[in-house]
Amino acid sequence: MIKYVKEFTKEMHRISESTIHRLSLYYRTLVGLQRERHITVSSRELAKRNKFTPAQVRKDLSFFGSFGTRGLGYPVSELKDKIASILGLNKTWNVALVGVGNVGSALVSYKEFSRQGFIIKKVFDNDQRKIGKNHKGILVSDVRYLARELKEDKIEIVIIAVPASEAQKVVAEVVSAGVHTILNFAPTNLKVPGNVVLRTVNMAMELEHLSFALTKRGRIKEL
Amino acid sequence: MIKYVKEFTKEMHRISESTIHRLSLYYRTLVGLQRERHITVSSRELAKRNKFTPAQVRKDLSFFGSFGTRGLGYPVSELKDKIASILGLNKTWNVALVGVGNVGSALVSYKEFSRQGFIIKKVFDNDQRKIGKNHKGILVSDVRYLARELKEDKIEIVIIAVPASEAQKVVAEVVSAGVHTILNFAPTNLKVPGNVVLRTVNMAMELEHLSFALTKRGRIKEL
DNA sequence: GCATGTGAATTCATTCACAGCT
DNA sequence: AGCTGTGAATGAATTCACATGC
Repeated sequence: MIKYVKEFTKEMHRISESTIHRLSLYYRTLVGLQRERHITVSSRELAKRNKFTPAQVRKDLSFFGSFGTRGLGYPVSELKDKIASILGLNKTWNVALVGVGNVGSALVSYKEFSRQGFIIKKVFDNDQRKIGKNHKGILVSDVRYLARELKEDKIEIVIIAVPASEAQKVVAEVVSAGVHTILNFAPTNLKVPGNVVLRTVNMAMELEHLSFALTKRGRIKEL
Repeated sequence: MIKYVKEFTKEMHRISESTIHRLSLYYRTLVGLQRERHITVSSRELAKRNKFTPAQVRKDLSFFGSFGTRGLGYPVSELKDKIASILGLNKTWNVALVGVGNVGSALVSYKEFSRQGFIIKKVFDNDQRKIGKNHKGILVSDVRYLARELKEDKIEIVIIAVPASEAQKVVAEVVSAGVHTILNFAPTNLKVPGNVVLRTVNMAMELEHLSFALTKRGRIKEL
């Protein structure tokens, strides 16, 4: 049913962050639709469930190919698979986690990761009391051997969940091991070489958005 | 030293998400600069530390007032306070957390929250084994009394960290208690009334960005 | 008739460039 | 001289609107 798929060209560079973000959301919605036994879905429905516009949905998808049928909509299952393949979810990724504190522990047992092919192969810490022990079913390795083991295990993505003060050191090791894809949970601005892709998640910043919204609301009421 | 502060008008509606996001980042940078004993900072320096342009920094700040001195830059301490007040970080917020699983537990002990005035007053769960017990220094309440207790404790922000299947039910309770600001960690699209501000954090989605970047890189190399 | 796919039009965000102040 | 603050210019993202195909 899918008409064609655009070749991946240099244009891929031009796909915006927000398009990728929305593709992730469409993916989730499609998983839900499939569970609800929908066979097809219109851009209108896909938009409604995510509070976007139908045109936005169609435009986003059109960057990657022509997946729908005029008059009918998009085939749920095929579109889901297609987006999975665009996002690289149709394979598994070797992930390592550095830091088994509060956040790290939560991430180890976060089901969504494995469900989407992100396999946490190895966990590192610098705490002697944790090293060599099992932590939620996974052996904790010594962070001193980080670089060596990242290479050995062909790790592709590293998640950093150490205190802010330690994070930059970990980056140096990770980069030296040739891993250039990092997800950072430490609340600090990390410096990375140009060829390294870094994303930082700061949960406090999410609350700050809400706090801004609350503050603004208060102020507007005062008018 | 700060020249003037713009009145908060209906224009506040027009401040974009990304400006708020960057204000959060400036705030962190200013905290760092203060620790490094900087008295003033230029838009150039503020930009460099966050990989933005100086013009972007100045434009962002100009939406809220005129905080700098021509020829000199911005006073670090005052600008920090000013941004704190814009983001609503100059007061404390009463926060409740629903769900003390992996993610919930991590959030309870996440230091950055309290440091920025987000006080977790109460924690809820539906697991009888947890209810009534201390969990990292905080008593776990029964989620059955959620709405009542949110009101009693004047909770302003609710963090949802329950399984996806339970999240929508929690939203209903939260909304019925008159709380209209929610941070959701459940990996699902929640529906909320128009007057409720909802932000969803999905850690798997962050990994998907990286997976896309890796996939794209592979494809581009193939050309 | 219905819904996609996409250029054109529009809206929104960023950057430029310079007047104005210290 | 140095750096802000901001309209004007540019660039990016979104939405419109309609031709196209089922």
